[in-house]
Amino acid sequence: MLKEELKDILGSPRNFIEEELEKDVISGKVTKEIHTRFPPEPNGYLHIGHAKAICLNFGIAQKYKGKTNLRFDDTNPTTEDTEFVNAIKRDINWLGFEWHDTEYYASDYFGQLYQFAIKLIREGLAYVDDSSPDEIADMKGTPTEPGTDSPYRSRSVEENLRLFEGMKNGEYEDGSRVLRAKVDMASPNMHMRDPVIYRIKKETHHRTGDEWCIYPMYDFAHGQSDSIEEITHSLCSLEFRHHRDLYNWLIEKLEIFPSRQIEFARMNVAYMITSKRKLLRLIQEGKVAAWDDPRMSTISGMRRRGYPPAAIRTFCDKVGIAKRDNVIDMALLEACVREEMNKTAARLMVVLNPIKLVITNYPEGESEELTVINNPEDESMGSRTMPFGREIYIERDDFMIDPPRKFFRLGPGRSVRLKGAYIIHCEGYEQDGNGEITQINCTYYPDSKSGSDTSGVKAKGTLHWVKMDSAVDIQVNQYDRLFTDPTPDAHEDRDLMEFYNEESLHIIPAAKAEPAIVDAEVGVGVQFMRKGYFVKDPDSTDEQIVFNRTVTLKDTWKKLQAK
RNA sequence: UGACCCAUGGUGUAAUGGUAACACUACGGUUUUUGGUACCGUCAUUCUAGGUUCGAGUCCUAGUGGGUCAACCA
Repeated sequence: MLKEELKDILGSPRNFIEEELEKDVISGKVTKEIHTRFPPEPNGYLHIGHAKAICLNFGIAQKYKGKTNLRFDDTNPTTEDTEFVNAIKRDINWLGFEWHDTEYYASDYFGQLYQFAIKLIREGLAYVDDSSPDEIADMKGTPTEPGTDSPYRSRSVEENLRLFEGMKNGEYEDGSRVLRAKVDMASPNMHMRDPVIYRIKKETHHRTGDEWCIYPMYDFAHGQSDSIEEITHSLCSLEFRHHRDLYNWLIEKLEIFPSRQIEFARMNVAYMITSKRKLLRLIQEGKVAAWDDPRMSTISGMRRRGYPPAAIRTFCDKVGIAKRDNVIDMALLEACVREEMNKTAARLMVVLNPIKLVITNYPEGESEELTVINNPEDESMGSRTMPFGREIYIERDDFMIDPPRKFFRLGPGRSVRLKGAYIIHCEGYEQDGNGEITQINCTYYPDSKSGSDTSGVKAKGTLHWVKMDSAVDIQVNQYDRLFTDPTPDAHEDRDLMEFYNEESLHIIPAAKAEPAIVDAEVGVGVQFMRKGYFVKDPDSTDEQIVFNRTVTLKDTWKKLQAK
């Protein structure tokens, strides 16, 4: 049935997970529709690594016409909170995915999980252990030495049943007893040495309140939730490889739906960190403003930075899926962002570091409205008008007193095109006592107007500009990588913060923007011509417009200069 | 000094026993009213050593290197 439905898809280019999945379909091992899940723990914000897992799980389900559940793995009331549930849901939706049905919670299965535990006890496959955490750890042995049996390992089924019920009824203190699966204390796999599957925690859960005072451990919740939801393929990162033996053991002993766990290598991106604890440290030590600081690797941070969701999806797709350690070049992420924004971002002119330019032969007091195209890559985005007049701002970097041959911009005696306006010729400049250039003087060719140029004058360079008296002052936040080292948390002998990039944020208090800037919307990326892609920050007000730099444009001149 | 996983250009991923492909980066070049975009070109004897085979990046063995595992976290 399923095989028939998928016959057009099977055999198309695929990663190793899709390959395994297709084998399962073709062999008849999986007969229902493909069902994946994304299982975040609601104890923090989602980051770029989660984005990859989301794209993988939802992407595979889409490809094979299946479904993806969103399931909150909320089995530890100590750290979890509804605040995170809402943030996670918003981030997934923003990335462009919709989960099947309503969202699920592992905590919805506490009753069923309890019954699973009873079944295990009844079959002599689980026991209540009164040992202390330290004692249990000692008896585990080491990876090279087998463990030893707990003195409580041979308790009778009846006693175990009674004690476990007592645990549930709150008769014992936190940490005084646990329920352990009886597997194999000599297994080379540490996770099979009678893992703890239930512990006592007299704490209020974000959803079940005080209904329970025992909570299942990951190994007795995750896989079982997969089975309950009939997840066909449970995709997780490599470090869960050792849990798979237990995952399968429990499916067999509990006789539940045989979900299949497949592990892949988690993604590392150069100059980014994804550890929740370390991300939190950045906030606590004041290195960044919050979880959604545009420098953060969080999804909310990337949103505020202006990364389009489509670019993040493309990125995750291009990174691929495999099992080896990897460090992805940030340039790939930025290439995806530029590719997307080049197609979609409206162009605006903003002078970041302004210098006054006077067009001496342009009549004083006069002005005109010039029509400028919004996006050369997309005609349907139309055009706008820009005021032009005698006094304008240009970029300080676009003028040199004694420019080299290859400098295609302005200098004494040189000509350039003002984008969408006229060609101007530099006649001179003025300096103050410190040698600082205060003004550039030019003449313009009235017959060189953009679109109807009959001047015959050639200009190699084109500059962006803004008319002085109609310029809008905006704050521009220029962001750079957060760290100076590609793997800042991989140095055993060095602290992460030693690699903090002190220049990761540079604020320009008053850049000069063309009037159309006031129409920009939060979350809709624009291109500041010749400068980069930017997005309006949600903290903007009518009095103070703030833009965040998403990514610069590629700059081959800068490269040339460096040589 | 155990078990398990991994090893292909600078980076990431492909090649499913038949002579290394794609993307990003870098470097050259063409086009350009964004030094952007687009387009063209250049950059690898697949960790090492044996073996199987007419043929090995792919299969086998050993070695080397890297990673994971001993939370009442997930």
